[in-house]
Amino acid sequence: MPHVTIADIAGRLGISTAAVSYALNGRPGVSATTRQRVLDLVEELDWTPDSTARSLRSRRSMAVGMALSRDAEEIANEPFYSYVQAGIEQALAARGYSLMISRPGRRQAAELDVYRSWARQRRVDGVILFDLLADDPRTGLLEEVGLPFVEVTSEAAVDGAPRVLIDDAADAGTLVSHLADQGYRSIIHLSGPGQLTHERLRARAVAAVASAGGLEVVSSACRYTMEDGARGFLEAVGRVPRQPVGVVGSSDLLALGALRGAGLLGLPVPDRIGVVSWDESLPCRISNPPLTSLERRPITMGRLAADLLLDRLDGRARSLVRLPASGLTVRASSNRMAREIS
Amino acid sequence: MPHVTIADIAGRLGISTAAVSYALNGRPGVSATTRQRVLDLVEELDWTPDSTARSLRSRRSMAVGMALSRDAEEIANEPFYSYVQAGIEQALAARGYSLMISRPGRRQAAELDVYRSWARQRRVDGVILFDLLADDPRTGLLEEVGLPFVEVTSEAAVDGAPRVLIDDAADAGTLVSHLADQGYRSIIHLSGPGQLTHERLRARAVAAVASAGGLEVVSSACRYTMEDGARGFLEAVGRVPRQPVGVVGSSDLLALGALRGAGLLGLPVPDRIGVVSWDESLPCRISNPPLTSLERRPITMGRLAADLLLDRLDGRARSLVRLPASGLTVRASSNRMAREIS
DNA sequence: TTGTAGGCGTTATCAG
DNA sequence: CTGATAACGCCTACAA
Repeated sequence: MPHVTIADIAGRLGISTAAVSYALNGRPGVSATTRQRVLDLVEELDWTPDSTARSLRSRRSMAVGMALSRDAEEIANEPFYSYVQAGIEQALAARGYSLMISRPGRRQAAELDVYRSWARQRRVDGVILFDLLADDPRTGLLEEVGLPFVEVTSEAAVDGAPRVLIDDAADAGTLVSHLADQGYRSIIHLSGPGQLTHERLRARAVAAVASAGGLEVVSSACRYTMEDGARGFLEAVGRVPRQPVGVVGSSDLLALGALRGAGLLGLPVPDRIGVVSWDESLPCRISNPPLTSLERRPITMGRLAADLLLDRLDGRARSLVRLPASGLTVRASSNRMAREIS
Repeated sequence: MPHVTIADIAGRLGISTAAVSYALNGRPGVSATTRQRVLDLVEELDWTPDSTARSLRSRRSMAVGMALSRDAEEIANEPFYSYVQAGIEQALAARGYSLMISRPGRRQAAELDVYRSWARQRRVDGVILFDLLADDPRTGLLEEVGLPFVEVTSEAAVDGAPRVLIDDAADAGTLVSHLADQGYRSIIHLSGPGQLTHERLRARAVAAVASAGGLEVVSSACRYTMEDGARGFLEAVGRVPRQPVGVVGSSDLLALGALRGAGLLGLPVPDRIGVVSWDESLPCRISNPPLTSLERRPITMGRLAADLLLDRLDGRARSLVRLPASGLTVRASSNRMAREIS
């Protein structure tokens, strides 16, 4: 008996497949005793609905897609995406959905092709978008091909797709205030690529908070690599007027780059240069000195995004879910006052 | 026109759906001109086969599953799995398959449930297994439920499932010889959990190579955490007779733990203690001192495993694919002779 | 309360 | 060489 079907069950019980289906789906139209007999036999034969048949019928694949469009190196070095994946999968599994992962690589067009193909083949019921760009071509495409999606973003658009809202402005405040408290008198912000909406927002927020606190700010847009972080730091450090200088790295790699840059110049950390990272990671914990980092909640982000998407697929529309602001783990890289670190 | 089907195409062309299907699948039974008309219209209407319908008919989901059963923390800190995923996805995409990821967490039973559910729902056509255990319950279950699988392992079984064979013995030789060349006179092997077949094999291989070279060996089985690596090192270092001591960490975290342990004891690295890591990672590159690491090819591993599985699904049986031995990146943590590092 | 009869979109069988 | 037609397994009007 390779695969049990409802026809088998109906046959054994001498009833119709419709009765079996009603019984299984808890619908009226079948007597309590029949229902129980069906359920018992299902249990005994260990029947599970065939997802392909069910999908064909219901027009639902019961799968959600996520395309990772950075290159393998970058994804592997950022625990962020791995945690997000864990959160998504956790939420999906709880509701019977599966997670489909694609890695189209850097090319924008390749990622769009993935969505097109998913939509036309009906392979996924919806997708989750990260790292939104200004005038992101993905949202338009997804609407065009009719693939529902949610965004994880720090841009609170009034209308548009449902979104998990990251409070990057509050996080910017946390980071800059900490640096100010530690006595740093200028701020360097090593931000990521400027096409990313959250990087623009972060840059604006860092600048706003810093100048509100009387600190001068120099910004430098970098690619997310340690090398570029070091380069950005070396460039920026010549342009800041007052030391000690606090550096905000928009990713752990950028913060590590700043650390390296400070080392090259022989500038002591945290005395003259303080460094904080927007992301937590193992490298942050083991670097020398260890890096003060934001505790974002990537697993929660993934979970919220997946739940939001599934709610939307179920017709329960929620347009926005707010992720609480991140905490801060203070480590030696910015602990200029040498307070005890608990 | 929400979704184009072959019925639409047949209707427009005034032919049967069978003719369309033949034309599309390149089968005989349709004239060249009809075929061309079909192909043209398919192009024009931008038709793609509906994967759910095709799956129902063909009994193939065109998806491959991978269950990550370590906990989120561990997966996120190991770039290894991320690279493997990239390799798998790359190979699958090239052949029209999708990758389904599940994260059942640590519990063995949960992972088995995932496979059971995948098999009964026909959600995936096969799965890829990593981190095999002695008497691994997964292989038996998968055979029982009829889900094809391939293993990525260093155990070269004569029969059994198709496998990608990792040459852990050769890699052990590379690591230990390097340490011997650098003048280390005893070896500590911080190995991973002993249920893992590859860890057993590594332990045997390290011991064999070391004693062949006249080096004494002390082994300590650890969980894959930095803390446990440090603990294992501290325990073992008291039991080795001769310094300088070379430490082989079976993962980057264990090697980092050894580094920390050496730091706690004030033992200079690489002078008295040399450390090498079985895995490459960003933490290895930025640790202090940077860690000598094996360059395994996780992307290639994933690619080979996926291709092997797909070949098996296509009936093209290959039982074994060998992954070439890894190279070694020498860094300061074991560079006792202070040769220039290029 | 139950059974019959489609249909979801594709592909394979089997007549013409 | 072509074209109905019947599955694949499930669900749901509708009829009995």
